Amino acid sequence: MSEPSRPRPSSLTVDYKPVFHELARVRAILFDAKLAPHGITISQAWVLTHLWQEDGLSQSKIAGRMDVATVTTSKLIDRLEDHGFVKRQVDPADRRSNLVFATKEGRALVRVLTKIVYEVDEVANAGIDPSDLETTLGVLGRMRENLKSELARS
Amino acid sequence: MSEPSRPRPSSLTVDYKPVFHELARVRAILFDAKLAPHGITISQAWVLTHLWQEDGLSQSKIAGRMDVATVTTSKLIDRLEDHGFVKRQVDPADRRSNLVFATKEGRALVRVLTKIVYEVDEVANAGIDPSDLETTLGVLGRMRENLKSELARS
DNA sequence: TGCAAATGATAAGCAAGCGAATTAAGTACG
DNA sequence: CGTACTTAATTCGCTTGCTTATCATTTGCA
Repeated sequence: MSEPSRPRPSSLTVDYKPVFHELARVRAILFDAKLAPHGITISQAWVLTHLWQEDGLSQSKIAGRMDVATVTTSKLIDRLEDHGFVKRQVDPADRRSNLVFATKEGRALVRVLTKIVYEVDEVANAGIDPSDLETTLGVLGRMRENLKSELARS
Repeated sequence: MSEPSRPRPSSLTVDYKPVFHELARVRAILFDAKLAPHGITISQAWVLTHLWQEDGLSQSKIAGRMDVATVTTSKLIDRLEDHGFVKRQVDPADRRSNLVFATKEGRALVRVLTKIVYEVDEVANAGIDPSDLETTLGVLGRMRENLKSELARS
């Protein structure tokens, strides 16, 4: 059990450390360092990208697109609003709901984010064969779907 | 710039969502659900695996192996100790330092964790070609090293 | 119509990260 | 020897995530 003759590849195969977790953490640290001068964090920035795709989304629609609990977006939007990157507006058609609009400053940050994503990826992808990279991104997408279906099942 | 004729593969290639981040989050949710009956979280459990490899590590050595800040391990060990999975003991050779030892209960949990890692991986890896999986794990390891060197540089 | 159930947002409280500041203990050097 | 620096751990305060509970509104159905 501890030394199978031919171990299935698993997330432990790398070096008995949580690669997925560590990778996400290291990426977040780098992103936040690069975004700090702009007064925003990476999670807040992702909210802006959704508004860039479709402005005036409700908070719960944003939560749905980010696959995060509505309470999480609530606080993200608080901070974005504090810094003037978005504005809440009560939905006239449903007064429980807030529509969220990116301000001009908020929209400008999306361009910054895109640039930073490429910067970070450039560092991360150094020395990696492009076709292996493509394979990897496909695999990661599939894993995410596999795990999300499992969660939905319970 | 926004529509290059042949975009470099990047973390945005998947679907303009933070795959690395989402994958880590979804995995953590599944792990924590499976570990909850044992009274432990996935981050706490990783501490135990390091003690399993070498018992009696100091808190800062644990932090070093986990690549997290010492303050993080401090709190993880608080909770592990509260639940009786580890014991702190002042280092007789350096009274600033705490040596951390896994209890019998703590050691037992490492076996549980290993089983759960395989369970989660089985879900995550469904329908993925084994050789693609191997490629992916190699790529992720390389990315992690690339990013960690970048962080060390600053 | 009227009341129950569902939905959108928030509040409170917890875990896991971080950085900065603090305290205690070791180390090194003039 | 003593002062200055380093190191180990903790405390404080922050962000992001979660769950659970609450409040207001809307919807659905008898």
